[in-house]
Amino acid sequence: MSTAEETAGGEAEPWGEVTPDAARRLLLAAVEAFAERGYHATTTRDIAGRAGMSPAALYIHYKTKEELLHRISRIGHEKAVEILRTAARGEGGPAERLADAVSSFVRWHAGGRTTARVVQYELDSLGPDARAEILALRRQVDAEVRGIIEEGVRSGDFDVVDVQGTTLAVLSLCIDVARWFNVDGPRTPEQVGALYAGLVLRMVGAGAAGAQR
Amino acid sequence: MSTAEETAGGEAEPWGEVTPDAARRLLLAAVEAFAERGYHATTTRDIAGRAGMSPAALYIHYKTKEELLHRISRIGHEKAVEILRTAARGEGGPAERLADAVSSFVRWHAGGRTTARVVQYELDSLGPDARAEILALRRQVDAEVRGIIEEGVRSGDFDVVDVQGTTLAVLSLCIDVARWFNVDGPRTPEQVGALYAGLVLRMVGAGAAGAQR
DNA sequence: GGGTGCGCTAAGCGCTCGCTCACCCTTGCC
DNA sequence: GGCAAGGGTGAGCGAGCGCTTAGCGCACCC
Repeated sequence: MSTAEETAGGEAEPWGEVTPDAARRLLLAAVEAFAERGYHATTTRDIAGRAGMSPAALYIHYKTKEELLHRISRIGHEKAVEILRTAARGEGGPAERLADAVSSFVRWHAGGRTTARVVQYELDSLGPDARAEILALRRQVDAEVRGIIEEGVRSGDFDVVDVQGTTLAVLSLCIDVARWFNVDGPRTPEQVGALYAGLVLRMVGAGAAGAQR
Repeated sequence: MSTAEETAGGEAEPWGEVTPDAARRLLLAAVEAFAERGYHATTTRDIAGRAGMSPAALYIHYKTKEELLHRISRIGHEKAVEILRTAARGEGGPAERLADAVSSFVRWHAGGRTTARVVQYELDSLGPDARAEILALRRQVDAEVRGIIEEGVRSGDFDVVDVQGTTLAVLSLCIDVARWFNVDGPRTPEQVGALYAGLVLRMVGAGAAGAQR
């Protein structure tokens, strides 16, 4: 594992950059509420209440409820790109870097499940402009993973016929963790990350390196 | 491929069993609307409008908007269990049956994407009683796939350490197809089914049988 | 051919939504 | 102390929500 270790684990949220304090508390409350009930089922009164404020306070810091979702989605996607980019540019061969990328990406989806849920499943609730901006970030996510797989195929480490399809499947596997992962369940984010890294190495035909531990 | 072929492909919806005709039209309209915008963002006026009826007509056939979602979810989950059960009890060894199960399950999620989206992503919008009923069906889904993998491990066809975790990953991979599959995209449901069947065989260590075509 | 019941509609009830507005504290500068 | 500025509140607006009700048209039956 490389430097992605620190940036991906746990819930050391990236919300520190959001100021002022009241705006950050509102954003955090919105993340929780959106993750629990979904964007459309969440009321502005609920968000303000979780942040310990009156409903009107929300509109001092954000123009609309949608702006909250947009901000959350952009920060989350930027974090996702950063995690994968760090792993992709790490040391070691394609197999090590792919395993690193998958395990840190999975740890982020499992550990920061509330954030990841909003990021991955509420895209359709955004308006056209905001959605287009987020989709550009998603293409970066795809490109990082595809890059590692292409390199592995070129070097002979991987045996993959449909590179784009396999990239899609690998990302899909990681993303869906946000749907089913349960914090009170039997697995830690680290365990799921290790399991998935092994499974993905097998998917790309990385041979013995992909054996499950 | 076995008999699961016919039952899984295309959009030969199972809604034929819903009567009378007006109730079926309303259910179909609800599936479309829920899949497009989500349960909470869909209004009863929208559903009735798509079915060519006035808003009040909905309440002649269904007690509440939630009953519509409940009915859709139950019918969809029963179909999912049926697809996997048919594949699991088919002919051939564990590898053939697992490939069959994955490819038909994926084809159902891709081809019937509107239905599958509602079934897989709107579970949290149900009330406690309805959710409990649906969760029981999900345990059956899990059990069918786990059964095939366990058998493959016993017979030596598969090499899997964490059977439950791998089962979860396989199902997760299939289910997430409903999130990203695009009818206007470059792949047909059959192509995705075949690709995924190969990837899954690799995940369970089924050796040469899992090579991609 | 008049009565009956069913599928459906027009109108609207009570409620909650996203959001606004007039006003109030606290802080800091002169 | 006077006062501007900005973060915050209580009350409430217009709109749209899920759902109800009174009544209408029409196929069917004796």
